[in-house]
Amino acid sequence: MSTSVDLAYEQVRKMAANFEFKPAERINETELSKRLGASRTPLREAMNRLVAEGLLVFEGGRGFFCQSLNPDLLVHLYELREALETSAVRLAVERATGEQLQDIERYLSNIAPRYIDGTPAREIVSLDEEFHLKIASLAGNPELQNMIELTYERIRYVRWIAMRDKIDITHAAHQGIYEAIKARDVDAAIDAMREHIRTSHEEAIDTVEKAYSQLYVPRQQN
Amino acid sequence: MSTSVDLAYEQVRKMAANFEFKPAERINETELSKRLGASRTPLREAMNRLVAEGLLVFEGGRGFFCQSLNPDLLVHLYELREALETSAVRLAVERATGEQLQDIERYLSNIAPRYIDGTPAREIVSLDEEFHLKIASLAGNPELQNMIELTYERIRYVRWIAMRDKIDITHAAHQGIYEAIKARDVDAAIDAMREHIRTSHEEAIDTVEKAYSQLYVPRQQN
DNA sequence: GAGCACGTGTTTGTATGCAGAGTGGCTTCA
DNA sequence: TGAAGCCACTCTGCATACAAACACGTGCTC
Repeated sequence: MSTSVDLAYEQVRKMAANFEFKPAERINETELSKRLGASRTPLREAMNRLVAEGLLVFEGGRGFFCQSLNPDLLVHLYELREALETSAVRLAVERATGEQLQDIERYLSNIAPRYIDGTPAREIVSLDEEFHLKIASLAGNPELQNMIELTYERIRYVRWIAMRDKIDITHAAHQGIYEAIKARDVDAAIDAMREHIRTSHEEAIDTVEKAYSQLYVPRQQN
Repeated sequence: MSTSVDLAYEQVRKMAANFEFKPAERINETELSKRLGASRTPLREAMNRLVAEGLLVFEGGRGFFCQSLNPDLLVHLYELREALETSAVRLAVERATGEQLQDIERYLSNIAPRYIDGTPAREIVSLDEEFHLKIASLAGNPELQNMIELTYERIRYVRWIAMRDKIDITHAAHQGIYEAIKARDVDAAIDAMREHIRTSHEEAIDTVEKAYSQLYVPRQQN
């Protein structure tokens, strides 16, 4: 069964992850509830879940805001991602079945043709996420997987901007991670994953810092 | 400013973390709202946050339930804890200032006398958490710290039961972790933290498995 | 001209009411 | 006697209403 709360949750979550709110923008509950075709009660319940997940911020007496991504937060989220994903890859090496590995291999060769210039950044990011979530699922730990997914949603919009010209490099990195897991080489797999995330991290930081200095400085609350 | 939602959130969070709901028990909103002196609307908003944090479970059409801790979930949460805390300790080695380290040292010697037989398990668990959160705060990453705290809350009740006779061992392990951080030895610090968590993990699993086989099997929903 | 006070319109915070789904017990029938 | 269906009661899901807090613009004062 899908309730009004679930529906609102999914929609607002998508809106937040797809950056349809301006950073640090106050979200008008009445207007949004009208747009979603529900009343404020279920909408607020949904938004409270998103606060706990870090996609929105709540300020008593003022309402809900889009969480703005400053460089510090981005560093923290990438560190979190590294913590979670290196552990996931460690567990994946231990637990992945041959069948699961074959599935990954098929997936990688299926999507290889998409990794060419001209593919939109959003699609590349989405493919990248898909690969990482597949690896995460090999770890056999739904809690870990869930946190990884959440962290992705919080950095996704930066990656849309950052993911340029890096297309073939990403694909090569994924291949490397996969090979290491297949070889059951824990250290190599962890190193490959860490290196891959750090590269992505640096690009993202670059992007945000450029955005901060050149374009637009979101207003900080608190 | 502290709203009704915040108040309800804090109280229900405490109740959940302190195991005042039976595992997998349905929570009666009307009754609980009366008990907390608020109406159902803010209570439901608070409970939705706790769902996102994993302390409660929501089932459409039936309401909110206390999340029950089965052995699988416990394994997953301990793996998560290991992922988060080994990374935290890595960052702590890099970033901790001398002043912060002195603070930890003072803390450790201040609480040393409490680590004796006869101290209630709940207090020992609380001291243990406090130490780990202090280490986590040295990492200088609020997102990481927040996830560590959340993970603690979800396993706390098992630790109350599991934490017996292990009192001096815990204290020794903490000393070891601290020494390694102070010596800026990343590998030693990570190993010490990992070993410490795994010991705790095994005890917790033991406890839950015993509880499952002997005492009480919470009803699984789903 | 700058800053403060006031008032109005807007938005949030929470209580409440009602419809409908869920639950459990009772009856009835095989 | 056991199981299935029905009925009544309870509880959730959501909309709405109202009060209180906030934001902003205007006018007054220094």
